[in-house]
Amino acid sequence: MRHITIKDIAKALNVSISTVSRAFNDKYDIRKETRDLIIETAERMGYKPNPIAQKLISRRSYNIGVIVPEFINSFFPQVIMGIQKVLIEQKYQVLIMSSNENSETEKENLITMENNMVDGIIISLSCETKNIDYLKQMIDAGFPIVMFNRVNEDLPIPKVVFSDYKWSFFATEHLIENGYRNIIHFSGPKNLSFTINRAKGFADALRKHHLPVSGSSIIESGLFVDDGYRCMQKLIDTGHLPDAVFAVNDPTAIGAIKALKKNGLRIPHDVAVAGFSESSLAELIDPALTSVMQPTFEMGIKTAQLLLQQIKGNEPGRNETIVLNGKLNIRESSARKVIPAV
Amino acid sequence: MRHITIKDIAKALNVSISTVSRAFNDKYDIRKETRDLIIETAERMGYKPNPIAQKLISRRSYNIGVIVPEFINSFFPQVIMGIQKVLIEQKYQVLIMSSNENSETEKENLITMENNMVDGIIISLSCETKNIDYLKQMIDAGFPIVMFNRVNEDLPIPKVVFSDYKWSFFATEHLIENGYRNIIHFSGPKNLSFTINRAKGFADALRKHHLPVSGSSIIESGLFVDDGYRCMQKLIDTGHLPDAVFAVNDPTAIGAIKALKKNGLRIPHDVAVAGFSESSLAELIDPALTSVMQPTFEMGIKTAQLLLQQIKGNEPGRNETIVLNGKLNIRESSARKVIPAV
DNA sequence: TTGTAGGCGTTATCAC
DNA sequence: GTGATAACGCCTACAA
Repeated sequence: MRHITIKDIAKALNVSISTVSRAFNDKYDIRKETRDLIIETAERMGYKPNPIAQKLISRRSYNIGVIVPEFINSFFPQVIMGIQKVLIEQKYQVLIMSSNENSETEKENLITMENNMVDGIIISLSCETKNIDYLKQMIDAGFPIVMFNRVNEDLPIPKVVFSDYKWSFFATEHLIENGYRNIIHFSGPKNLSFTINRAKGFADALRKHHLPVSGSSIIESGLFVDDGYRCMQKLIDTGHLPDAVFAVNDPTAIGAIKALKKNGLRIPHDVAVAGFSESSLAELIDPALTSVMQPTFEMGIKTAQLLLQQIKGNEPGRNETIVLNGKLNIRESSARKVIPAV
Repeated sequence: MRHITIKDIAKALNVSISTVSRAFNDKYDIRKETRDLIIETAERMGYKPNPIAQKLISRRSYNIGVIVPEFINSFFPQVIMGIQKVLIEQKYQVLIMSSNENSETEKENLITMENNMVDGIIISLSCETKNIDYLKQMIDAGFPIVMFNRVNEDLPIPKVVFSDYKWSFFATEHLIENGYRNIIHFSGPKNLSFTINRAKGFADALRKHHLPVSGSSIIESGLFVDDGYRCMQKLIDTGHLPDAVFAVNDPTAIGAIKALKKNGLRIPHDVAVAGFSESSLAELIDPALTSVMQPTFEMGIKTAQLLLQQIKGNEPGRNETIVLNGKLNIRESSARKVIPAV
């Protein structure tokens, strides 16, 4: 006999299996002595409840699906750790999948999760999510879903996001205050809400300081190192060198830095750079990158809590959005501009 | 009625549930027409088999546990992607946990996995694993476990490792061939096999080229950025500057680079640096880091396959070790030494 | 307070 | 070829 069951305990103690079962679910009447006896012998016999049987009878899988666009950079792994902390404590099992920034894979992930009968899903959209019909369908069917970070504001579900506008504004203002005037924003794909918010924060900061916001102030680059590299290189090639770049995220900022260095330009002397999202890279690259830090772990915690609330039925406004605050880590890449003596 | 079951289909078609069940498990006799009819209506009704019921009756959880020391750096996430590729295809669910390089947490992870009745475990040891009694116990009990990368060779289970000795040898030889003579190895914690193998490869390469291997040639630093930084700083402070450092992994190498830069030393001009493990950082930092690349994704695939073999009972030598090959990515940090003109 | 019996959704072993 | 029926391990009315 591989695993021992309540049946074994019942036999060993000459009681019925229901009595044994009751001993573990203390919502039932049971004599204290028998209960203690059962618990004790169960422990001695090395009994562990079979979660699968429990799941079957509770008609809940106690599985939660988590879909992230990637987990190679440190951001999503950190959020996942927060998510797991909450869910594992509550006896949930977490099924983590990566969409690899691919809309098709994302849909496949959703289907895999349905097949595994997850009780709910946490998702951060892939950057190419244009077609979100499948997700919409699930939402309409009332399936518990929470989004975080890579969010689409049109979907009527709870969201956990970062105060993108605010910190984009502050980061831009920081560049301005450090003497930079001709600042360009490398922006992300338009279908993600944070792209819009960060761009808006950027533009508003310029306006506040009476700096011109032209069509060329914001360049839709993308989210990856290559994107930042490519766009920076193009600016260099076309002679439209700004004196600072504020990038939608760290990989893009790092790409920009690579291009600048490659072309013999100094950072921040020739061009300052600031990023967003505080990857573990920020401190390691040279020069160290100024970046907005998001509370990743906390984001995971909040997201998981929101999902549990929804699953447990206390739907607190199916459209609640939690906005998390962060801070700006100022480093060398945005050091005060040295105005050349005339 | 939330999810529809074979019972529903049976009722709808006026057949017995066993017939419906048979239609899906084609190892049984069933008339082709009835089968087709059942499959078709099942599809129309949106039937999906309940994996939990299947698990219960098959007495298998179809859960596999994966324990890694961390997933903040890109190495483990990439391996995990390989693992998932194999397992998800085979209908397994993957339970990923991080030990956070902590021996206690590692044990807790193992217990959580047992409670979730995983069919097998894939583990890469935390760096502080001194006490591996619990793991040993499980192995002795015949529980299917496979280790990868962070391996302890004393444990009689299948392992998937990298050709550490060989590539450590080659990387060291590369430094020698590029003109470096006074080379120091930053080594990892002794309880991990790769630490030993990489150190041995390093020492043997020196010997082959008739370079002295002294007690101070190998410094037990650790595995993290801070470790590399600290050890490099100490060498600088004590005036024992080598002309090259070969680090046990990339984070340590990057730590060394940080320390060198901080002290105004040039890389590779003053001190060359090479790493191991090819993190995504290698190309991004400045100067780009020479590093041994391991086939992470493939490592995941092989590991998962080995575990499945073991689970399915074809135990091919409980102690098989698969050794994967890699390559050396040569970058600026180890560029040929410029011998100063006399 | 405890035991009996039925059911969660499958699969598998019998008969028919 | 098909249909009862008994499991799998657990929970929970209901009866005792």
